[in-house]
Amino acid sequence: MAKQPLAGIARPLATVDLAIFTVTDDALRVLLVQRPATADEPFPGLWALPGGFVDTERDVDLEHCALRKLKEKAGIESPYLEQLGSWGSAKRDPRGWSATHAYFALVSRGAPALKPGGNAPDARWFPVSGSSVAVRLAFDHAQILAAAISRLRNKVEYTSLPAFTLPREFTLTELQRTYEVVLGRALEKSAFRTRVLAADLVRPVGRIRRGPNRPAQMYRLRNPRAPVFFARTFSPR
Amino acid sequence: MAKQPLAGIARPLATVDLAIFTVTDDALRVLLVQRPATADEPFPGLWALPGGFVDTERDVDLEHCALRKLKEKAGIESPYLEQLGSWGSAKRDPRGWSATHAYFALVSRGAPALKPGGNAPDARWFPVSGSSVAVRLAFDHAQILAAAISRLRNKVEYTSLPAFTLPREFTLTELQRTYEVVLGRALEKSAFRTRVLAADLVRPVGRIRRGPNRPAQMYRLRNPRAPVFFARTFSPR
DNA sequence: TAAATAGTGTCTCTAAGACATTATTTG
DNA sequence: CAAATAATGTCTTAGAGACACTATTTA
Repeated sequence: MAKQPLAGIARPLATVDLAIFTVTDDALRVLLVQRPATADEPFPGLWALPGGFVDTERDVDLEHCALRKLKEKAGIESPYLEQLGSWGSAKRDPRGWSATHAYFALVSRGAPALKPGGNAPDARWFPVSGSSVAVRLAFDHAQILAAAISRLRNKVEYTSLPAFTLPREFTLTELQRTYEVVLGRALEKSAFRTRVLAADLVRPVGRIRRGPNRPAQMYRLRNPRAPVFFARTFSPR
Repeated sequence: MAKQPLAGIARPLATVDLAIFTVTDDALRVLLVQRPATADEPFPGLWALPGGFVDTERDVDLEHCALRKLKEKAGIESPYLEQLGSWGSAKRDPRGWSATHAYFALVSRGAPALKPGGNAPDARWFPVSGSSVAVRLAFDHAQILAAAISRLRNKVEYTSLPAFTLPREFTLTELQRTYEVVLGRALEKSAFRTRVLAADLVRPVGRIRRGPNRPAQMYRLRNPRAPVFFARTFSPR
């Protein structure tokens, strides 16, 4: 390159953070990691969204960086991943002007247990209540988490997102229960089934789930990659 | 602070870019600026989304930066503004690893004419066709613009976003026309009016628009700040 | 009066909501 | 048989689509 026209440009710190959700035991949960307790780190000991600095040597792009952190911090390989947005300001990190690129992931509860090894010595699933969790979060992560929860609740009204928190095979009752947990309200069974089947969201698999009652048909997602969009929300609120 | 734990962290360049839309003359248009033709700048002479580097001295946060650029480059004061997302990679800027925070704005066609002065010697409204414009764009701006158009078209199906491109007072026919331009398809008049009035989106103002035909009632947005969300999309596609 | 656009009414159809009913298993 | 959950059916209602019709101005 000719000269160095960017010498005077101050560059903010750049990070990627992840809001990783799942549904277990009738609760929406988010994965948090505990920050190191050493005093030279900001917010020592506080819980935070998993994430970290963009590595300009290893990461070809932001999504790549998000996938890398998902794997490193949570041992998760192929989730539903979408970008949530970015937050940047002079004040959010005591080390200086910083901007974080936030991602939003949904993982199956049957997914690999957390590897407590590696960079995340302590990672835990926290139940979501309202638009936050019960612990105080580092940085502006409470705000980012609130935005992630809001995005999730909104999209659940008209997409198949909750299906991504289920194992590969599931019953319609389980799917409905997952929707209800995320939405925080009951849905009408018959309307739910009609909608799901009409949208061609799932396809029945030969197997049957047995129990002390009438057995249930098991289903798989017709397209395990892309979400389905409905033309209406669940209830006209 | 104790020491300098971030000395080894390479920081990407940070920019903010804007996709500013309006509707004029029955066309959806986006504001583009021409890059300087000097050879030491990347993509000399090409058209690009207005934007530029985050100024860590002046910008307290990203939204502030976006509003500043909106004012500097387009002379626009109070538009509808939402974040679109961020794009970052090693390759998008020849000057090195860079990340841009993209915003999405809707402005009134009656809004202040473009100030060709200042930082944007040449700024022009380009009609959108399909998911792009007729000229080649700098950086990865074609991709960002496509995402912005897609977001707009999607949201128009179930929100009041098009209303933000109208002057303060407008008729229902004008509002419908704006929807049709953005969506690229005709809407049914009676259903459109029922929906808009049922959603309490607008409130009639005393005035009447006259012409060589039956005069039309004029309306204003009930809340000129926040968009309204409908429970259904316009047509079940 | 015709032309032009504003605004309303009617009829049908789709899908959601409420709720009852039937179906199929185990113990 | 009862208990339990799966799955379907019926009736009502809200709102979109299609399309015809009425209303109010100017020229």
